[in-house]
Amino acid sequence: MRAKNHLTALLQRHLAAMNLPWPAKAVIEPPREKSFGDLAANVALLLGKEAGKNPRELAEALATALREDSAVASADIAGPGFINVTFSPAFWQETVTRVEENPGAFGSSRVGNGKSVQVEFVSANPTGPLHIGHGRGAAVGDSLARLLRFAGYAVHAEYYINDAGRQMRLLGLSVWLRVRELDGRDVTWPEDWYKGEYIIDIAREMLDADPALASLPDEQGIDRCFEYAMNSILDGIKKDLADFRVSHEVWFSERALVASGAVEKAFERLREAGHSYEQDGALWFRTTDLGDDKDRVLRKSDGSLTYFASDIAYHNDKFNRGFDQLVDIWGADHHGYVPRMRAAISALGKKTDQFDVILVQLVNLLKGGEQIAMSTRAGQFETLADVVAEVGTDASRFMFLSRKSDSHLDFDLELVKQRSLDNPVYYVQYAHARICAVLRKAAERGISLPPRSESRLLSLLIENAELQLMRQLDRFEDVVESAALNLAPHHISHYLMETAGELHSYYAVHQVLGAGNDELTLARLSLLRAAKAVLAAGLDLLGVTAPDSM
RNA sequence: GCGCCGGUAGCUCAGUCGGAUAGAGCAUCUGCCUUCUAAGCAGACGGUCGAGGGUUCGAUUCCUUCCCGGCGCGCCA
Repeated sequence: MRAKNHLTALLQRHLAAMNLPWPAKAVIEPPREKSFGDLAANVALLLGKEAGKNPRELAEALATALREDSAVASADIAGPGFINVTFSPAFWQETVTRVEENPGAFGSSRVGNGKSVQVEFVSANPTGPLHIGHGRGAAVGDSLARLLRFAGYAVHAEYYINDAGRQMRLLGLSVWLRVRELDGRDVTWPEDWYKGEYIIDIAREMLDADPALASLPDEQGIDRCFEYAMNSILDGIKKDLADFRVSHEVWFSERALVASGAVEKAFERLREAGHSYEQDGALWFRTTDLGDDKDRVLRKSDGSLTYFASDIAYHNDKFNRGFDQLVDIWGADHHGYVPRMRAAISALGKKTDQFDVILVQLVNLLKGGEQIAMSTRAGQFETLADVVAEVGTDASRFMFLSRKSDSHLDFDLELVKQRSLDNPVYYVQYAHARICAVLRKAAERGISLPPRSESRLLSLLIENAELQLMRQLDRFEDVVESAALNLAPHHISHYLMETAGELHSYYAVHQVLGAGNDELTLARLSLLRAAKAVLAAGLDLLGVTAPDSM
């Protein structure tokens, strides 16, 4: 990042001195491929036509100017429009110093500029325990929240509880029927009901507490069961999420929202803006005017609300609470819902770019290559809690966050359990643990490492592997920023893999404690400490622990 | 039928607001532990970036037409 900023500033200055505009296209980044060796940075400028100059002459002139900068070690023309730039070792060594200035905050950014963002995720109906698919959404949402905070946004994480709809009544009914069944009565099962074992558990719990329960009239019984079951399941969800290191600031109840009259208020807004109309006894929202492919019902002809209706009110409420930006994380099977929600956002008078949806693809749960089916209603699924118990929070989270969210993910329990590179979380954690081991040994030998390193010592870090590692650490800020702007936490896991790779390469070739020179040992310890800080910060963004030993 | 998301090495996937010779891990093969953690390192092998056409100095990336896979198209949530 510093490298990038430094180069950008240099180029801007030189171009201005030559009375030329900043080019329409400028790429300044470390070369992506290792095949380009240890180049520090790569500059591609598309100058020429618009500048009215001979591109080659211009590149030559810029390269010459760049060479005059004290931080630049070399600047060479590497093809049409390309200048390869390497920085001096001293330039990279300062990266260590910059990490030391504030180890926990290195890499954090102010791009967010304090903008308030609400991230809504998981929001699973409390009709059953969370399964593995919810786990992916939870990991993505929680990590995104951490990432955005780190990038300077004011983030608010929220869980929307759909406790008002038909599914919830069905839950109450399912428990109620189980209660009656357990009490030895004849029961007729409806078509759609929750068949999971957990329903029986809840029913038994209720019956144990109140043996007279089963003789209540249906209406009352269902209400009691619904209330109890929902709270019980919600408690379970909260516990599962806590174990998965996921936190929400607010658990927002749909029922409370509806009771507050917010839905009617939202309707009024739509009506005033001319977006709604009555037809066939129902209230419609003309979403087709706003990019949807058909109009949507808000209030059904039987007088009840659609899910969409309260969702509009909910999003309206979010904006009313003052958030500048909303990010919703949904299962990819809800993608058809996006256009109508966008329509609602603009009908509420907001810009559609104030609303982002991250679609999280389904998780293919496998065990040794064989697929495991999941269905809440049929009662057969692998719960998040089971998976976490089996493979651990770290491994699961890293797996979920190692792929971009809109692509399918094979989650093989056997593979994730393995401590191999099929499961890269260990590769990264191992790098951290290795550094800790060296730092520990150093302390045992009485070596004391001052909190700030002198540049005189750092100047001893001139090995290629050292410069590459420092360059990699320098990139962290840039990665955080682009991951935040693209709402893509998986960039962090890839960055961590690369960083761990650089560390392992360095570690294998160069001795730290056995460097044979006390000053060199100190300098290398400083570098390792900086790398440790970056690894720990990156892992924390993923919600994965950074162990001191493994 | 319409729409959304995918198709990149044998496998699992990065990279995609146009940039150099398309990367990583796994698998296979070859080396490396008397030295700070071998859960590691170094190297080899492996590609018509689904297919065709277009846009331009340049396309895995943008446009277009197909093919394949997943999902969605309720007065369900």
